[in-house]
Amino acid sequence: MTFSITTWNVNSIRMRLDGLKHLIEAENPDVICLQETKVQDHLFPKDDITSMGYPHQAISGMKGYNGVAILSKVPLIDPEPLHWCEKEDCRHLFAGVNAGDELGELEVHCLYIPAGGDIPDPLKNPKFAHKLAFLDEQAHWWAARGEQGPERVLVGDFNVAPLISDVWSHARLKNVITHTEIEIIALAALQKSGHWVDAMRHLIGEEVPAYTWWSYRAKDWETANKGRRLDHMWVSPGLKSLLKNVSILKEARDWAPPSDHVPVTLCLSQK
DNA sequence: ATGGTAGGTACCCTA
Repeated sequence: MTFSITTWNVNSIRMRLDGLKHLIEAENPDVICLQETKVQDHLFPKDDITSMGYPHQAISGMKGYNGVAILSKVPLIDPEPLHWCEKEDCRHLFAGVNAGDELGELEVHCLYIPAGGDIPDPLKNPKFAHKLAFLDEQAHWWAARGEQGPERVLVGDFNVAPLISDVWSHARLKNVITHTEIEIIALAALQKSGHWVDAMRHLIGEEVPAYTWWSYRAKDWETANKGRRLDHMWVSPGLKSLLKNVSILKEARDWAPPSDHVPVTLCLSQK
């Protein structure tokens, strides 16, 4: 018995309904976490997604920007949006889900961390300051929350590529937002605060290049392969021994029309 | 060093 969960930054759910169908055909996950849905809740395409086999939907959206959603084959328990840095910007949603008799109830968190703009200096760039404050606030929240409660999964577009193997060129990107030292340190503090295990790296290994995002601006994204691992799947320590497989659906980058992020699917199992 | 593309929105923002 396995439980599988996908994370995908769709860059507009309304532009990605065909892609969502392809994802479901390819991976058939139990739960799907979406970021950058870019739609208000009353316009969310819930009927289309119900007919794809995901009638249980928790959504937290706004007009034009951001937006997160959790889609599930099985009921979602007490879904709750969270807001950070005194903004109402729809970047975090969590819900309980029954992952089967063996795994029991899991708490699934879908997260979209701010991108942070272009200038890698929080004093000159308020978007980067917001990103760092967001990471810091999250870290304090998880630390205060402690270890009680069910096992947890934290997935989404974290907009940070912490390892050398997470970027196409460490030298070229070390001063580029997503791979600067200050945000890598802030992400590490967040990881430590919740005792999170990086499930992708646990399964893939630390050294193997692994990317989940390729810019729209590259002419031939696959040949240039200037990718970054911006999307992450973290689990609480009790789930570490159940990590079975991770799949980065690279082919999704060629679906028409593509998101610049590809879906990542994690499988958990007792055996 | 620069500009390249995509999406939503409303003539510009964010990524």
